[in-house]
Amino acid sequence: MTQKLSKIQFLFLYGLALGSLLSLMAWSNYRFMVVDHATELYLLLIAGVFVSVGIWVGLRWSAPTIIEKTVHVPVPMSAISPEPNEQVMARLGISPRELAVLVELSKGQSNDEIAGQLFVSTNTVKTHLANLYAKLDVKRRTQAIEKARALGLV
Amino acid sequence: MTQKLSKIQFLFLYGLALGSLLSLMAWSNYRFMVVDHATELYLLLIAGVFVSVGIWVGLRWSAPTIIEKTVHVPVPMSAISPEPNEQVMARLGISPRELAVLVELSKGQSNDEIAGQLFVSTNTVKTHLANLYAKLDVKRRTQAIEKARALGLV
DNA sequence: GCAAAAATCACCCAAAAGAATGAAAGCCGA
DNA sequence: TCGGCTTTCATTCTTTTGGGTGATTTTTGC
Repeated sequence: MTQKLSKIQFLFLYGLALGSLLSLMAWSNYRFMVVDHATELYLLLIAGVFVSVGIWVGLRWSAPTIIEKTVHVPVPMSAISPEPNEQVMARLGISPRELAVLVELSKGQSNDEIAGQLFVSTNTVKTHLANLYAKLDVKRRTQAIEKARALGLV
Repeated sequence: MTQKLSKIQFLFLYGLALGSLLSLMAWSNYRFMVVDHATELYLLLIAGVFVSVGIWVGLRWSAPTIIEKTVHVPVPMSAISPEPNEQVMARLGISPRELAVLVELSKGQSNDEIAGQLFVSTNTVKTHLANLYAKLDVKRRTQAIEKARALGLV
């Protein structure tokens, strides 16, 4: 994906393109008086576009459905983190979004996959990661995973 | 979801409305060759319905985010008896040298650092890693770390 | 309402990691 | 001793990560 368009530009072009394209389509039909089943196909296409947009919007701007699942894990007594998650986050200044990235990260996801999961661009993921590396005082993603585990963050 | 619309959200809906309005106007003109505002509004409504359906479908079919609430049950070390290391190694065909690389890997070491630790070249490390990825059935080093942990290899 | 923090995105460049292939040396059991 | 396995290393090429910088947008807390 070429990442040259800003969000505003994208939105403007989106509205413009959708409108003009479909207008052109209808105009050409009017011009040549084509009367056939193409109309139904157009309607189907339009419906498809709207449904797709709806799906995207729904996923993008809705809070995810959360299913809580309690897992009992036997661990050696020595390995129990003495500090609650939120305390660690506060102490290190890790934001919720950064934590989300960290969680996906420690699942072994690539930057692109994390971006897809969280509905942000790859660049944003990289920014979050860079900030995380600084806050966790590490240099690589693998070290970040290690540290996050050690701190009980994931 | 009764939050106040943010600027971006507003702009997006603006683009959506503009595009659909234009296209539907063109469409209705083609279809009926008349100017009929009631029809346009009606069609706009249909577009809205399609978008809503899309949103519904998106939310309905999206995989729910599963939050695992981990409860650590403290137990003495002796009570934990996973599959012995060597058994897992034999089952997956992991050689001793590969395991050594895997161990260093999960400490967050880079290829160069692992090479230094094990007194081999970086190329050798990369070969071991490639073999490990195949045997562990993963694609990235981060996933390899995950898998190794899950298997109790490290 | 406004300032601060958080979140988002872009672009460039450099470094690291990974994929594919070929190859050589040593060990070990049949 | 022969074939298979392990270990070692190289080369080329592509993809992924990471560093640094600057900017806008969005949320949040007072």
